Formats: sequence, C-alpha cells, structure tokens
Amino acid sequence: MGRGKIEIKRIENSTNRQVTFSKRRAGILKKAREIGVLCDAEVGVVVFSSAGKLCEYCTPKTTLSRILEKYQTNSGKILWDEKHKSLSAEIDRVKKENDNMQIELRLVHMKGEDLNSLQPKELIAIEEALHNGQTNLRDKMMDHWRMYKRNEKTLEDEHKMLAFRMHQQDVELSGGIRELELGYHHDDRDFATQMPFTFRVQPSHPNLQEDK
Amino acid sequence: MGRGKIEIKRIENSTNRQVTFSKRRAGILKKAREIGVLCDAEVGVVVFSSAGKLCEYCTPKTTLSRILEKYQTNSGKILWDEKHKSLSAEIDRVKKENDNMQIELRLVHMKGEDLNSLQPKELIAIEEALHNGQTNLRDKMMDHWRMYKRNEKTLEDEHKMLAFRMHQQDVELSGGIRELELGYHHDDRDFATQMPFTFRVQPSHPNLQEDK
DNA sequence: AACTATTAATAAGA
DNA sequence: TTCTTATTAATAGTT
Repeated sequence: MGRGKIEIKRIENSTNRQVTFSKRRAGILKKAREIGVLCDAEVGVVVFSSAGKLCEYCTPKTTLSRILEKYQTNSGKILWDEKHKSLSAEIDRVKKENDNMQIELRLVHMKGEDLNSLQPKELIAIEEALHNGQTNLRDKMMDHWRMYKRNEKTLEDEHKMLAFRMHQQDVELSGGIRELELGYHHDDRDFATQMPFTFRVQPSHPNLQEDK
Repeated sequence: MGRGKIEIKRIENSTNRQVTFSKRRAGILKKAREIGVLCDAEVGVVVFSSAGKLCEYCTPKTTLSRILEKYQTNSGKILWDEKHKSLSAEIDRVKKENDNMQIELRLVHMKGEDLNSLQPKELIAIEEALHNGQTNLRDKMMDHWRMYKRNEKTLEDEHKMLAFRMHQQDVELSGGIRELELGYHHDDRDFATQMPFTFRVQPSHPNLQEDK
C-alpha cells in the first residue's frame, strides 16, 4: 500500500527506515486501539525502535501490568525470570560491597596488636574481600586505613617520645618527682627498659600497611 | 477497508465481533512482524479476545521477557509482581545498610576538629541516616565511634598531660634543656599559654559523643 | 473459509 | 517532520 510494492526485509537506508518506522508504528497503535474497541479485546503493545526509543499502547480499561499478569496465568509462561536474575545479581553485588565495608570497619577499629594477632585464615578472608570488591572501594578503603594508622602512629610516636623524655628528665632530676606519674597509665617498665629501642618506628603490620 | 466504512465502536453482534477479531488480530500480528523486519525494531504484542483467548507476538531476535525488562528500565514503570517487590525491598534494605556503614566510616575517619566543622545540614543527614538504619547497626556504629573517640581522646589527653608536665619540668629546671624540644612538633605557645586550661577534657561534639 | 468491493495504510515524493 | 497522492494491503460484508 504505497507508491510501489515493497519487500518485507530490513530497510537499509536509515532515514527511510526511521520514516517507515514512524508511519507503521502509528499504524499498529491505531490497529491495536481499534481491535480493542471493536472486539472488546485487551491489547498491550510495546515497541522499541532500532534507536531504542520506546513506544507503548495498552487498552484503556486495563494496564500493561494486568495484561501481563493475565498472560502469565493464562500461558503458564513466566516473564520475570530475567528480571529475577538481574535483581538477585544486584543484591549480591550490594551485599559484597557491604562485606567489604564491614571488613574495612573491622580493620579501622583494630589496633596494631590486633592486626598482629590475626590468624592467617582471617588474613586470607580480608585479602579475598579486597579482591572481590570494586577497585575504587578497595583503594578508598586502603587510603582510609593508611590514614588512620598513620595518625595513630604519629600520636603514639609522639606519646612515646614524650614519655621517653620525661623518663630521661626523671633520671636527670635523680628521681623524687615520681608522684607526677600518678595520672600516667602506661607500664613504666616498658619505658624504663625498652624506650631506647622501641623509640624507632616499626611497622605494626608490614603486609597490610604497605600498598598491595 | 471493506465493503463499507465502519464506525470504531464495539461490535454488538458476537459472531461478527469474533470474526472481526480473528481478521484484525492476524492483521496486527502481521504488521508487528513487518515493522520488526523492515525497521529493525523490537515488538511485543499481547492480545486477549473478549472470550479470554490469548494471543501473542514477539520479535524473533528477543523475548517478551527481555522486551518487558527493557520497557521497565526505559519507562521507569513497574510491571512486576509481589516477588519482585520483595526483592526490590531487600535491595533497598541492603543499600540503606551500605549508606549507614559509609557514614560510619566517615565518622570514624574524622578527627574532632572535622566533627566541629560539620555543617548543620550534614549533621541532619547523619542524624537521619542513624534513624533510618537498623537499631543494631546503629548501636554498633555508635559503639565503634565512641570507642574510637575514647581511644583517640585518651591518647591525646595523655599526650597533653605529658607535654604539660614536660613544660612544668622545663620550668622547674629553669630552662636550659630547650634542645629536648627539637623533635617535638606541637606549637609551644599552645602549651605555654593554654595548657593549664586545655588540660581539662572537653567533649569535642556533645550531641554525637553521647548517645541520644 | 473464500471472495471482492471498498476503505485504510503507506511508500515515495515534495 | 508533515502533507500529498498513487498504489498496495487490509478487511467488511457477502457467498
């Protein structure tokens, strides 16, 4: 029905294809509306152009949802498998993100000693979580962790340094100001016996402290 | 297009209606097939006769499922059933958990000064996130946060105390050991002028530090 | 189901 | 895109 007969095969000229699409789409939607009215039928039509543009029609007295529900009960076919799968996949993805954050929090709340006490099995789990995660999440996590450890270490180092110097001064003052130590909670023996050696900075957990 | 023009309204004669339905249904399905081939479009058609008989067409290269999935992402309309709602709800739940952990991480990585610099708007967002979250997650988060802040504060307090005492001892020694301060990076003036006052512990952010 | 007169859809052109 | 129009395609009513 046109100026000439056409073969039903893909129209290669993209402009023509677009024009024909518009015309025929209007035609189909009109036909859908007509059969709905004339024959009291329920019709649902969904069309995507090759450009991805969406177009739909649905009999006014119902909804696409209801038509499709009826379709499923009537045909026994399940239309939702695909959607189920993608939703489940998203749940998995988000849960994995969750796990990674939980591990990050665990790390963040750990002190150096805790890290040293980690079992190899736990380290493997952490390692795995790091690799499972998205790269940016992992990077962010490592950044946070390093920043936290660095700050903590700075404070601890300064702390030790101050304590060491106090100790030195105590010695220089030939004792007698012990009462000043009352509010100080660290084990004195540590400083008395180890200070000169512990004063140098040691990584509390080299493998995790350094980048992957 | 027939022996006479017809009005587009319900055909009351049931036999006629049935016949017309058959003819027009064939017409629509043919048109659907044609637009799919000619224009490289994706088409899905579902038709129910007034008698409830089901008829469908779908572009061969895809499935009704996939078309409908595309439809949903494209239109934002929701076609799915209860099962999907529950899956979606789970996604929402897990994502909310995610958000809360992200906020926890943000808090955890903040120092007191950062907290003080938070804008009211941000505080409200955090507050809201806290209330949105599950109770146990929120509690855990607050525990973590308090523990972190407590540790930090303890270190800082001890640090200040040590520094203050060093300062006292310096004074007692009538100066002369200034070279001991070389490795110490805090601003001396802070301790010299503020120490007696800053020594008392002040909450850096009362509202967040205490449980609500 | 066929047939066919007639209307409707639309291909090509403007 | 939209309009026009020659031509084909769909189909209403009939057989």
